[in-house]
Amino acid sequence: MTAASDELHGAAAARLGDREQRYTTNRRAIVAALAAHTAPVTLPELLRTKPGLSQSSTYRNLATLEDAGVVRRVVSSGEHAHFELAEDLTGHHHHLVCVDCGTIEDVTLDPALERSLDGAFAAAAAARGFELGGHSIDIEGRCRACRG
Amino acid sequence: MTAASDELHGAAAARLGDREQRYTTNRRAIVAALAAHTAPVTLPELLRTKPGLSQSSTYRNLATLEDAGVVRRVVSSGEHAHFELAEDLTGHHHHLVCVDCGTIEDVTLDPALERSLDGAFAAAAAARGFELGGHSIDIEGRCRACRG
DNA sequence: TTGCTTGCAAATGATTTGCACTGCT
DNA sequence: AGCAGTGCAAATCATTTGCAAGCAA
Repeated sequence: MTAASDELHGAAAARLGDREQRYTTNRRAIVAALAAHTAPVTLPELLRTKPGLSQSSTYRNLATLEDAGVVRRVVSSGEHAHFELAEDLTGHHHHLVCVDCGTIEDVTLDPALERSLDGAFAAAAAARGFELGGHSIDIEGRCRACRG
Repeated sequence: MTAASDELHGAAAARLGDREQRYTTNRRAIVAALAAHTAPVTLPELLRTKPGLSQSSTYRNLATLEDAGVVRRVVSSGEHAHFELAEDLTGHHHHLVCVDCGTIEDVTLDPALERSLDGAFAAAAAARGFELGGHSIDIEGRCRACRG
């Protein structure tokens, strides 16, 4: 196990601990599987990656981890939800989504551009009485495989 | 009926006609209801707005209209999908989403900023072998009502 | 007549939950 | 002992689909 993964598991354990919840073997396996991917993962993919996990408990653990701020649920147009580690554990990024097959890849934008966006978003939110939170960008396209 | 709405219904009829489908009363009612809102609408809201529409037919009509490029399905974290008119009928915009109640409002960004984004997205897509399509941005926050 | 539409009822399928059991602490 | 976590099976619920009847070209 690398230092980076020590840090990740430590953070996950701490966030669960704050809520009187345990960092069990199954939860650790889920976090490890999410960390091993560079893109959001569906539940079936997760179960395939870590055989032995039960479907219902994995759904429950993902919900628990989401509540604790370790995992983020990514909604997509496909049939399954996708899951990834929370942004503050992996860094701010966005998604490149294939409109044909639903594949998702992570993308990072130039920090200067992100700053411009934050400014524009703050203005838009303020104008409507919203308290600004984060933002997420989906870039839509067709992946190499689907372009044929 | 205004000139703008004539144009809208004409475009909808044309796109359905291209696919050998009819612009029926029900479909016209759906399009009119979507046009009457400035934000994406859920199916229950649609049925409330236009009593008499049946649930299954409305789902089917929304799918038909989506295929024809008249309607766009907006996925959200809530329990219902949201629907809005296709972008080329209403203009390019993004969404301000309340993380507590799921309310969505439309937002437009400065055209210069959109151009910067397009450039960055084109580069990101090209680097990964994607053919670039559109993009959608969700600005997350808490609406006035949920801030209490 | 031909075939798109419609509405009802029934099916589908991802996600959630009830419950009894296991295992930390 | 006490309570969080687990897995199985059953329930939930938005959305989809089969089917028979209605309607437009």
